[in-house]
This record gives sequence, structure tokens and C-alpha cells, in this order.
Amino acid sequence: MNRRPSRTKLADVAAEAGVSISTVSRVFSNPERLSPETVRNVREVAMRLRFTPNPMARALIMGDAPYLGVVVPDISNPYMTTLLKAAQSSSRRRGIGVFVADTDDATEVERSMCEQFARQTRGILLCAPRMSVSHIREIAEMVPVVLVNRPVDGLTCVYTDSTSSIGELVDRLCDLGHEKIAYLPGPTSSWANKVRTRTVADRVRKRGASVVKLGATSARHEDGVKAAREVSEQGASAVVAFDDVLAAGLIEGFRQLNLSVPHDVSVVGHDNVLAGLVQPGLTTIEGRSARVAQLAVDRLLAESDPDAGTEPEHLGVGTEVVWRASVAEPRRE
Amino acid sequence: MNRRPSRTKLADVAAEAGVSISTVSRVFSNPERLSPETVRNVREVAMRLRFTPNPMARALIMGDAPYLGVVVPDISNPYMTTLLKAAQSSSRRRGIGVFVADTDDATEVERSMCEQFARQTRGILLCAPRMSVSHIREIAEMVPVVLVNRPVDGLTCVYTDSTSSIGELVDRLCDLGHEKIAYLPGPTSSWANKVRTRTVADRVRKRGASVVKLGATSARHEDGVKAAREVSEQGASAVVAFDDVLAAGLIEGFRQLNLSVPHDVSVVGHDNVLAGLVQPGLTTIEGRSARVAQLAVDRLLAESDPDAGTEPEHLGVGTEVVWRASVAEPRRE
DNA sequence: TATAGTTTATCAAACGTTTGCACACAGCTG
DNA sequence: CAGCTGTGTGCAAACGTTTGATAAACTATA
Repeated sequence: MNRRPSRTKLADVAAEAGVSISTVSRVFSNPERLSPETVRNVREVAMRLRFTPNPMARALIMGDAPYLGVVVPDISNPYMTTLLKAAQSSSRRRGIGVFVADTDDATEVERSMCEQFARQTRGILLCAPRMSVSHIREIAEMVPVVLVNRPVDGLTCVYTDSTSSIGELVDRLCDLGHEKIAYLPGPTSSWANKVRTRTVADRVRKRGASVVKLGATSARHEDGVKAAREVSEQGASAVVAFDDVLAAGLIEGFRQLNLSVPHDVSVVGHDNVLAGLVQPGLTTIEGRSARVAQLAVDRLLAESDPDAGTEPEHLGVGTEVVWRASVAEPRRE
Repeated sequence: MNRRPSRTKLADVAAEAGVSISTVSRVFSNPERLSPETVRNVREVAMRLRFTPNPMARALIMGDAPYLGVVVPDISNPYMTTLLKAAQSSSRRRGIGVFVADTDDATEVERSMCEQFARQTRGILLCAPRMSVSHIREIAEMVPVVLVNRPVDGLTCVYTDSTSSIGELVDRLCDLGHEKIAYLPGPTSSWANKVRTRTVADRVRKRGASVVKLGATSARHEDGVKAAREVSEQGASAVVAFDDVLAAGLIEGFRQLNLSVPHDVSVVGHDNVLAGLVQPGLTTIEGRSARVAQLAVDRLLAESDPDAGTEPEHLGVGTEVVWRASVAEPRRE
């Protein structure tokens, strides 16, 4: 039946220490109800026998496991990487294991992983920018869910709120004299992209400049490279890109067109994940994904505790602009 | 006791279908021993009741859970990201959940995470380039372990074997006329760094050129930036860097020194994780971490099956040089 | 000494599965 | 008709914990 040789269990410790199984169990869960002497003795024996409790047995009787699932569309995206890293470190401090699922943005995979996690975890930190709301609701019925960068009514969501940073950025571009500003979108079905599109457009118009909306992309580096031509054809002197990866592509694209960043065209990104990798240094918005992850984990664990009685809530994490060399005043003609 | 309302279980399905619990269990595990009619009926009921088995109960009685742990020093390193992504996707196809642990290279964390995983997983995919051999052995005694890029006698290891690619690279540099070639090391305690250091040095000497060994780094971008000055002071006309991150730093550093890559100095990296991000395009060695991960998962699952009887083995994954613009012939003086 | 009260430790049931064994019933064979 | 041989199903034990109920051993009070 049990193939692998079983490790030391409560019963072994109990036998060795000359007490009952329940006593040993309580040494770990309720030591104050035991005599100090017994506790000391059992602790010593447990240590000697290298006893560690079987998490499966514990999970079975307790009704839930000390696990938590993180579902992301693409681990290799640096924003997600930071998110995952922070979620893991935050969970580790609480003794909680983190399952990771990379879905490649495939709805079918998202569904099946969520279903799997629903049975095995306390909750899911779900980052699925394009999943349908009804799907999300369905999952949230099976297991506590905290959404990342994707508000849904009645569910908790933690998101990067960069509206004011975007405003600051656009203002600065206008102050420098830019009169035609382009926005290079990410995936149109992504909530974040919708917000950014609108925020940029509103602010640019408010300042009396004109906004150029470029074709949708899937936020790959090469999409940015290609988009550079469109920008220059449309005559925009500055581009706000959906994220840093696209912005880096743009810079590469402009180089191929022999256009200089920032002298011929200014470029800004979003997330601050490329650090100093690209040249010229990319002006961008610090996405603070680590903070987002930390908050999300906190909320998730709170909501998975039925006694805590926390209510769903939308939490925005503020951002800051990181000024680097990719922005300058437009070339006078 | 059990806080969260229990989901449908075998007993519910059994009652509804008018059969015993064991029969329902067998419908999923051993359907061929049951009458086709019973199977059909129970399946229908299970479907209607949305029954999914409780993995904890199953894990308890089976003696192991369908989980696997991946321990890496730093998730945000793109090499690790690819590794993790591939490990996850490979495991998903087999219905195996992946725990992730980012240790920040802290031995204490590595130890505690491995211990935790030892109780809860079928095996650990361990990437700990600086952990002591005795620690590794200790962990391997508790749970099947497959090492990544870190051979240890008696344990299975899957590693990127770039010796022949490095040879090819050095040969090419020498053919181009480089006579003084520098190696920029990563962490000296890392096995991969030791191998690369030796391989580069041997090959360079064999070709009658001279090798410059630079100071150790911790493979951060800024280490590369700083190292550029040392390279130019030593008068090397080409640098082989431990990895792409360092190489990108070097390129940035040379730019600050007004040295042109590749005309003043050639630069090559390792891992091919920066794609076209840096300018000029970085000549590098494709690390094939996805393949490494896939192999490692295969081996891990094989070794965690006591019936399979697989023997520990060291598996090298061959690499290829990716030629980009960062290499050219040295400037004639 | 009997009674009540307080600590401390044990008993046994429960969590939701898997699986060896036993059993009932059918159809054959001699 | 007794004795097999299958086939399909059920019983009950086991996996390693947690925990409410309970008993045993003291201590303090009447």
C-alpha cells in the first residue's frame, strides 16, 4: 500500500517517550495544557527522532492545507517574476507553500489549474488579465480568490494604480513642448491596458495636445520594434508604451530607422523592470509589483480565514515616475 | 473541527448512486474491474454532483502527494525563470503541482525550504550553486533530488554543457586576431563559473593567446559596468562574461568609457536570455534551460518511483553559440 | 475521611481516501 | 447436484493527524 518507508510519526515519539499519541500532538499544538516536564521530555525525544509532522494528515483533518496558488499568464514576464518572488517570500514567512501555474494565457489551462488549486490551497492569487468575468466568478465560488490588476465587483483586487503617475508623465511631456503624443497599447482585452489608454488620452487632450492611438499588440519586444515605423509615420514626437518590454522594442525600432531617442522621439514605458538594460535609460513608471504581491497575499490569507470576516475590497497601489534619459524636448523644426 | 464546509466526497456519490464507497473509488482507479453499467452510472452521478477527489486524503493513504518542489537562488534571474516555466509546464502535463522557493541564496532558507518540501513532495529540483556538498547530501537522504548545474557524486544532475560552445567561441575570437582575451567571472563558489573559467583559460592558452582573469563578481548588472574599466586597463580586446547580465553591464560600462563594442572590444555572454534587448546584439551561448528543466523533471519523477529503479546520472545538455553583433576583429594599431 | 475542584494525560472518533480480502451469484463441468 | 471458476461488489482496516469527552491523580476544603 504505502510504498515509501514511512517517516517517524507521532506514534513513534509517543512510544519512545512513554506517553500517548494525543499528548505528543498537544506538545506541539497546545503545550500550555501540559505539564512543563512532559513538554520538555517529549520535545527532547521528538528532536532526537527527528520527528516532523505529516502535513497531509494534518491537512486532511484540518480541512485545508498551508498552501496558496499563484496563477500568472507568463512567468517570464519580469513584472510577473517580481510578483511571484514577493508572493513567495511573503508566504514563506508564514510557513505557507506556494504553487505556481504559468498558463500561457490559455483559458483552458487557467481553468484547469484553478480547479486543481481550488481543492488543494487556501486561496488563489489570480492574475488573468483576459479571463472572462463569469469564469472568474465561477472560480471564486470554489475558493478564495484575490485578483491582481483586474477589478471585478464583489471580489478583492489589488492593482497598480498609475493614473496619477501617467498624468505627471503626460504633463511633463506637454511642458517640454510635445504636441502629438502616441500611446502604444498592449493586449486590448487587458484591463490595465484599457485604463492606461483612457488615462493617457484624457490627459493629453486636457492639455490641448493630440493623441495618436496605435494598433494593438501582444506586448512582445518585436511588437515594439515594428510599431516604431507607425509612430514616425504618424509624426508623433513622444510615445507612451503599455509596458517596458514594448518601450524597449520601440527604442530598438527607432534605432533601425536611424531615429534618435530622445532627440527625435521620446519614449516612456511602464513597470520599471528593465533597470538600466536599455540604452538610453528608459523613463518609466515603477509598478511596485512586490508591494502588490505582498498586499494580495495578506488579503488572501485573511479571506481564507472564515473567522476573520474580511469584506471584498479593491486596493490600488500608488506608483512613481522614474525619470531617465529617454525623454527630452521635441526637435524644433 | 472542520471549519470550511466539506465538498462532495466519495460517500455522497456512493449514496446517490446506490453503491458502496469502494465501488465509486474503483470507478476512478480501476474501472476495468467493474461492470460497464456501474461505471457509467457512477460516472454520471459523480459528474452531476461535481465530485472531485480530495487530494489530501489520497496523498495520506498513498504515502506521497502529486507535488514537486523547485528551489532556485533567484527567481528574477531570467535563466531561472525559463527553467521554472519549463519545469512547471512539464509537470502540469503529468498532473503534478509545482512548489516554488526563492532562497535569495541564503543557505538557511535553502535548508528550511528543502526540509519542508521533503515532507510534502515527490522530489526537489534543486538549483543551489553555492550550497555545500554535505548539505546537499543531507537533503538527498530525505527526498529524491535532482541537481541543476551542480554535479555531485552519487546524485543525478542535469547541467548545461557549454564546453564545446565556449571552445568554438574562443576559437573564433582567436581566428579574428584577438590575442588578449579576458574572462569576467560570476560567483567564484559557483560550479558553473569554475568550469567556464577553466574552459576559457585552457582554450585561450591552447591557441597561443593570453588570458586575463578579472576579479570575481556576484553577477549583477552593475558588476559588469564596473568591470569594463578593468578590462580596458588590462588591454584585453575581447571579454567572455560568465553570463548575459554581466555582459550587458560590460557593454554599458564600455559605453560610459566611450569605447565602442565591438570595434574597440568584443563581448560575449552566456545563456541567451536578453534576446535583442541590448545594443549591439549580444553574442552568447544558448543555455537551453527549458530543455534542462524538462530533463530534470523527467528524472525526478523517475527517481521518485521506487519501482523504476533508475540510477543517479549526470546529464549534460549541449549548447549552441548565437552569433550577434557584439563580436568583431580587434582594432589594428 | 469524604467531597469537590483542578490539573494532566488518555481514549476514541473523525478527516476522505485506497485496497486486500471475503462474499454472493452466475455459468460451467463432471 | 456438488464442485469449480470467474465476475462484480461490499466490508473494514489503514494512512497520521486533531480534539472533545473522559478518566486518573493530586490538592485543597469541609
